[in-house]
Parts: sequence; C-alpha cells; structure tokens
Amino acid sequence: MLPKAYEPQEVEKKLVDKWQQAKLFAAHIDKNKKPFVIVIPPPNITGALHMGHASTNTLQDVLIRAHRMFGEDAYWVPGTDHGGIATQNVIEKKLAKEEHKSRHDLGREAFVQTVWDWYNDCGNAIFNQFRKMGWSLDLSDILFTMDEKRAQAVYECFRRLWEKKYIYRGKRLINWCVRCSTALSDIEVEHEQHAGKLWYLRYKGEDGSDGIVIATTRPETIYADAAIAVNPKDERYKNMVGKKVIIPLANRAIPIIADEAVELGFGTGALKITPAHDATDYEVGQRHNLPIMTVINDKGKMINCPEKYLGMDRDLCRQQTVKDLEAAGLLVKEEKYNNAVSTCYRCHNTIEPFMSEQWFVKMDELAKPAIKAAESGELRFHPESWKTPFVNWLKNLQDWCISRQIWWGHRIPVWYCRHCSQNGLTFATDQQGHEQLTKVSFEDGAKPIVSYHKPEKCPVCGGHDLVQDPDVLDTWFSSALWPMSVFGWPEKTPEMEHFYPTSVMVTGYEILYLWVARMVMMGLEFTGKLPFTDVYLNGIVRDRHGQKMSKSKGNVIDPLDMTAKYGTDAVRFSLLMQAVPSKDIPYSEDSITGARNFCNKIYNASRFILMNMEGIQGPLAMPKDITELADRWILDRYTHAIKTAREGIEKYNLALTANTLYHFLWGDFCDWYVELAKQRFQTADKEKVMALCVNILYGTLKALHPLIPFITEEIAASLRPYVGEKEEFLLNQAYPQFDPKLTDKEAVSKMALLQGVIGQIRTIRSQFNVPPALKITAVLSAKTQEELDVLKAYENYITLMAKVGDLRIGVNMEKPKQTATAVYENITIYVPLTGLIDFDKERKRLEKNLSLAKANIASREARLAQENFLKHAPQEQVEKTREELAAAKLALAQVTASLEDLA
RNA sequence: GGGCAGUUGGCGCAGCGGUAGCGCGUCCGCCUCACACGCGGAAGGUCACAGGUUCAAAUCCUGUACUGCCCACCA
Repeated sequence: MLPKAYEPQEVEKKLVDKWQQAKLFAAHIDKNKKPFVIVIPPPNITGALHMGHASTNTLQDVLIRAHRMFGEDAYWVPGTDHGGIATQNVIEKKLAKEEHKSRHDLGREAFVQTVWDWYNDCGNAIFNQFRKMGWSLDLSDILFTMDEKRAQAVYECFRRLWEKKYIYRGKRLINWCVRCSTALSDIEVEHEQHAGKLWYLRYKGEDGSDGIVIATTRPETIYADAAIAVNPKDERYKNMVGKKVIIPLANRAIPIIADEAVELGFGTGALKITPAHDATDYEVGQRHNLPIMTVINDKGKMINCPEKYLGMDRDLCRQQTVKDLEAAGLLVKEEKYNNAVSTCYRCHNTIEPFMSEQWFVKMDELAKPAIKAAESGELRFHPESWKTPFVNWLKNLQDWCISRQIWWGHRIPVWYCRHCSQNGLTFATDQQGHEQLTKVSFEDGAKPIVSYHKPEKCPVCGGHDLVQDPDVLDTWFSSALWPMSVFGWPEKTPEMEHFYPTSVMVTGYEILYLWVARMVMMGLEFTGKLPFTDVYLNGIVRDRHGQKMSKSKGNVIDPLDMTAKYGTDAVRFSLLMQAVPSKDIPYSEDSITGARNFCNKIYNASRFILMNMEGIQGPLAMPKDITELADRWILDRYTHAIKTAREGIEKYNLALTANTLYHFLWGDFCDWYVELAKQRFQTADKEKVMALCVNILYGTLKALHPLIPFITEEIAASLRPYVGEKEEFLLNQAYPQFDPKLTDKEAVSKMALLQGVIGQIRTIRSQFNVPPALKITAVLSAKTQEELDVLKAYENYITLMAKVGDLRIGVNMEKPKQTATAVYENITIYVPLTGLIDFDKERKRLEKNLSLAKANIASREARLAQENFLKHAPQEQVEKTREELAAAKLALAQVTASLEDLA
C-alpha cells in the first residue's frame, strides 16, 4: 500500500535525474514547429538562489513547459551573469574576511583569477539549485556573460557603436561611488530620503558689506564654490547681481549671478554654485562659464581646500566646517531637513558627483526605434501599464556612462600606444611592483586603438609598447546583448536563425530600464528586430506584511529550505497561485501549506482511483456514449477548466490557471464526481466510471504539469497503462484541449439543482446535530414537472450525498410534523426530525430566511416596477429577475407556513 | 514636483457593468473503509469616501483621502 501522504523528496530527486539524462530540455532545432523561446535573466554569480529567482524562473518554466505541450519548439536558454560590481564586492568582502586582504594586495591579475575560481565553484551551486527547482533548463550547456562567445559579442557591439560614433569619451560630472571607487550610470543611482540638515551661511561682500545668506546641505563643498546664484526675478537680490562675495573660511571672492534654475521660495533664494560637486550647479556653471574646481577626490577626501581640511574625509570635513563657520559667526542658522540623497545601488553609500573622463554611449538615436516599437504596440507589456513609463524613460534618456573603474568585467577593448599617447596616460606602480595604467585622458592626448586582442603594433608609429584601457564595461552592457549573444551573434548561427527573436522576456519591473530597455535598443540596432515581442513583468516576493525580504529584517524565506520541507511542487504552486502580472506577492510559509495540501489531495485522489483499478485491464478509452448526468456534468466542468487554464497561460495570468485547476480538481472532481462515482463501483457501470475518472485525472495532470511537474509526472507514470499512453514524459505529450462537444449546459443546471438541494439537507443535518452516520428522511416538494423529473431521476445522488434513508419526492407534498424546512429555488425541502428538532433553533433559522426572502422580493419587485428596466434591459435579464422573484415568493410562503406551525 | 498602481469579510487576494467569491483563520459536528495535509456545515462584507454616467456600478467617468511603487537637478 502506498503511503497516505505524498512524500516528494525521493520522487523529485529521481525525476530530475531522469529528465536531465534524457536531455529533455536540450535545444533541438525543429523547423516544422513554431519556436517559443525564453532567455533566462541570468542570475548573478554572487551566491544563493532567493525567493525572487524561485518566482521568476518558475513562471518561465511554466510558460516553456506549457508551450512545449502546445506543440511549439520551446527552448529555455540557461545562463549566468558575471555581475560586475556586485560580484567584485562579494569577493572583496570574502577576501577581507578570510584573508584580511584587499584586492590591491592581490593585484589585478590575481584578483580576477580569484573571481574566476569563485565562478567555477559558485556556478555549480547555482546549477544545483536550478535542478532542485525542476526548471526545464538543459544544465549541460550553461552560458555565461563572460565566456569567450559572449565576450566576442561584447567586442563586436563596442566596435560597431564606436564606428558609428555612438560610443565616445567625454569629461563630465558623473556619479561616483566612493566605496566601490567607480563611476555609475544614472540608473544605478538610487534616491533615498535622509534626515539631514540645512545650513544657512553668510558670504560677506567683497566691499565689506553683509553680503548674502545662502542655504546648503553640503557646507564642505563651499571651497569649490564658483558663484552665488539668484533668480533673475528675485527683487531682493536684483541690485546685488554682478557684485562679489567672499567664500567663508576660504576667503576667495566669487560673483553673484542670476539664473532661472534658482527657486524663489526655497531657503533664502540664494544658491551657492559648486560645478564640480552638483549636477545642477554643473549646468549653471556651463551656462555662465564658471570655473570648475574639485575639492573632493575619488576616495572621498578633501583636496584643493584650506590646509586645515586637506586629506580630511568629506563627512568629517562637513562637521568641522560647520563648527568653524559657527565660530566665525558666519553660520546664520541650522534647520532640520529631509533631502534626497543619491546612493549606490550596490553598496548604498552616498554618491559623489565627480568630474571625470569616461566612456559614454550616445542614446538618442538608439532610443528612437525602441520608442516606436513600444508606442506602436509591436512590443507588448504585461501588464500594459508599464508601456507609458517605458516610453517616457526612453524619451528622457541621458547618455549612458559605460566605463567602470573596477577589475571584474569585460575590459574596454581599447589600446593605447605608449609613445603616441604618452601625454594622456598616467601610470602607477601597484603593490606587486607592476606598472599599471591608471588613468587615460583623451583631453591630454590619448589616442584610442579599438581592438579585441592586443594589436601587433601601433598603426601610427609602429611601436610595440601598447597598453589596454584600465576600465571595464558596465555589466549591463553585456546583459543588453544577452538575447542575441546566447545564440552566437554576431555570427549567423542556425540558433540565431531559428530562435531569434525570442518570444517573451520575464523579469522584475525593477530592472525594466536597467536591462529590458537596453536589450530592446541593442536588438533593434544590431538585428533590426526586437529581441522579444512580449515583456512579462513579474512582481516582487515580499513577506506576509508586504515588506521586502532582507537579511537585516530577518524575514527571508529560503526557497530551498521550503522545497526540502514541503516539496518543490508546493513551493512552485504557492507562487503561481498568486502570479498576477506585476503584482507583488506577499509570501509566508502559510502560503506553501495550502499548495502542499493540494499536492497531497492530487496524490490521494490518484491513489484512490488506482486502488479501484485493480482487476481492470487498461487501456480505457474515454467513453463515447455518455448519458449519466454526473458524467455529462464533470466533462463539461473539465473541458471548461482546461479552456480557462490554457487562456491563463496564453494571457500570462498563471494565477488564473493555477486557481482554475485547483478548484476543478478539488471542488468538482474530488468532492462531487468521485464521491458520486463511489456508488457505481459496485455496478456494471464501474468500467465506464473508471474510464472517466482515469482519463479526466490524466488530462488534469497534463494541464497541471507545467505548474507542478514532479507530482504530475510521478502519478502519470502509474496511470499511463490505463489511458494507453506510450510516451514516457508528460512534457512530450499534448496539452489537453477545450472540446466544445463536451460542454453541456443542461447537465450543469440539473446538477446545480441537485447540489443545491443536497446542500440544504446537509445544512439542516449539521444545524440540528444529526449524527453523521444516521440516515434521515427527507421530503422534497417540487413545483414543476421538470424539477420533479430531475429529482426523481437522480434521487440516488441525494440519498448518497446527503445521507438520506427515506427520500420522498412529489409535487406539492404535504408538510410533515416536527420538521425542519428549507427552500432551494422552487424546491421545498422538509426534514422531519422527531426528537431531534430544537424549536428555538428552527424558529431562528426560519426567521433569518424569512427576512432574506422579503429582501429579495422587495428588490426584485422594485426593479420589475421600473418601466425603463423592462424597456432597456435584455429580455434574458428581465426573465431572470422574474424567476428570482417567484422563487423568493415561494420561499416566503413556505417559511411563513413553517413558522406558523411552530407557533 | 510628475507618473503608475492599490484601497473588497480578522489576514492575504480574485472578480472589473446584472447586484459579492477564493485561500488562511474563527466557530460547530465528524478518524464516513483516498486524503485529519481530510470531510460536512456555519458565522463574517452597505466592495475607502463623495459626486456622475446607466434601466442596472465593487465593476465605467470625475474628484477626495489614505497606502505603496517608479521617475525627477529644488540647494
């Protein structure tokens, strides 16, 4: 005998091996089939799988498996991402913790090797997690954003954009992370509200006057001030524009200028302009041709300032400056102020706007086709509400800063001749005694040679002393090419030919701009085609209260712990039941138990059916001559469930698919069909019932297979002989189809009547504490011949499901003594309960029903009294209302009669 | 400051023109020979608020109030 409860662990282990060994998920170009392709958002090689991965990859897996079963050439491309800054940070932390070393202690080459070693270990860990989750990825061929093929694609992209002059070198104010010591692009900067202060400082006039008071949140930058700006419309300062004031502590004179950028209402209306340390100020500076003076260096230390503060950390300098200003009597006041602080999206340290020469990609031309694709609807978003933000973002794009001053990543494929570029190259000796190129300046004469490999010699002077640009590319630069590079682009490979463009990109909305937008732009630029036609934005998995999961909050749920405890299918299904596009998923262990219970229900229903298969020879075809009401009904429910399940997948509403199949299998199939079938096990009908049971169950398992692959595969294997299926894997079988011939409105309405009557009897039983085993008497009084026929024809349904021993059915039946009364539509139900009836209870029950009936009558009558309703509403609706009124009136009459009897 | 979501029984959500559903929780009764990870039953909601459109609104429109998210150079 099989165990009572489903035990997933062994089953999962066994099936994962089987699937992988059978190479079930490998790419196989089949030109006769329509390709359905998803490239995985490659997880960073930074560590463990989290709930977010579990969610997004499960969604992709469901889509891939389902489309495969729909008969398409489905292929899910596996891979991982080198994850630039994030990975470098992880390794640096590890080095510091385990060996008390910094990357500089190792040197560039050794450090990069360390990361590669890490990749080789961690990569395997990631694949093992992929296996455990049952994701249909071919794990024998995992791609990596830094492997040779992908590196070639990155180079080719760089070269082509360079030749088109889209890639250029420029000196400007960029976002600098002092902690990560690198430049960042605009979207890698996050804005956080910090409780800070606003200081009011006095800049005295050069002529000895009181000068002007400004408000600032960054007093440490006063040493870099180039001007004071006021709004040209500001009457208060009109006569001061053009005069000079003295920077406190620095004692340097700067002019007062007028610029529209200054808000009249904020602070004092006067703004200090510090072009080197603030983006707005930089623009103002450009407009007024102000000098740029940098006082904070790339390490966050003070430079070019009064000697006292030289080398001081920027934060400390702020405190000291405020103290000194106060002592000098130049601090007018200090206010509490919440301001938006820019922080690094990787380490959350405060970003320093920093003047620097960097590599950029010119975006305006690249954005145009992407905007068009989104606006025209060629690129579809699920949900659609992301289309507008997407387009708006593209329309307001700044050029993309792609150079990073870190070591881990694709090295910029640009070389310099030490002879020809000597004035633009700065070298330093590192801790290993190697001379390293640390800084490149085109302004000072560096001449780029774009090449993947080190060029043989300088094309200008023929010199052999060539050095590579020290920077690496933004990790998103290689990610942007992912949907092409995975197929071998720029080569014209058969994979590129067949699988590109891909079908759908499934990812979180938090990387819509960082990643999705860039893939779209690059895809259009290099192939003329969108890299995918659909974008499915999935929500973020949060804790039960909607809080983001984080280690510091201690609310993290580890998907692998959960799969070990409840089974992978349960974890998958729990996520899918809540998978509405773009909607965040509140998640807790409780979410999983419900899904686990469902898996157990499937298991037990199957176990029961298999038990009753003993002695029956398969295969059993789906019977053709269906006459029994329950059979007609369940086939209608089944085919509708299949229809909705399929629609859910096609419309990216997997919650709909999951919930539909859940309720069909549990509510319709188990609670009603199988229960009713039990009484036919002893009859000549048995084989037909079993044929229906096994075929419907098998079909439902197929429909569920993309969602919960393990348990369905396991059970299907046992059922296969009974349905005559030869194919070993569900994935290679066809997804069930909606069959209009199985729909049966009449059966559904008859069944609803019986279910309603049974429900009323069950309620009475329960309310009067009738012992469950006790068979009771029930009298059903119908109003029409039609109803009578249904009740009579299926009285065995009622006796079984409501445990009725003596069932009397007729038209206008007499009300028995000491009876409980209920009304369902036009049927009056009497349950005589001599000795069991509690008159008080029954009176209360009836009174409740009485007021309900009255309310129903009132509302229907009111509606029917409106001439406009009769005139405008569809006839069907009017008819329905009339029927409802009649039923309510009947209920009122019956309940009133019963109440009178009680009195 | 701009934009986008959300506001439905104790909790988490679905429904998105015909008058409320699900899961969990609660309460009552059951170890009914597939399943107590179960079975049967019950209680519990004027669908945030105010207007409007319509014969009819949780469902469409407008506004308000909260909540969350995204974007933005107010020092």
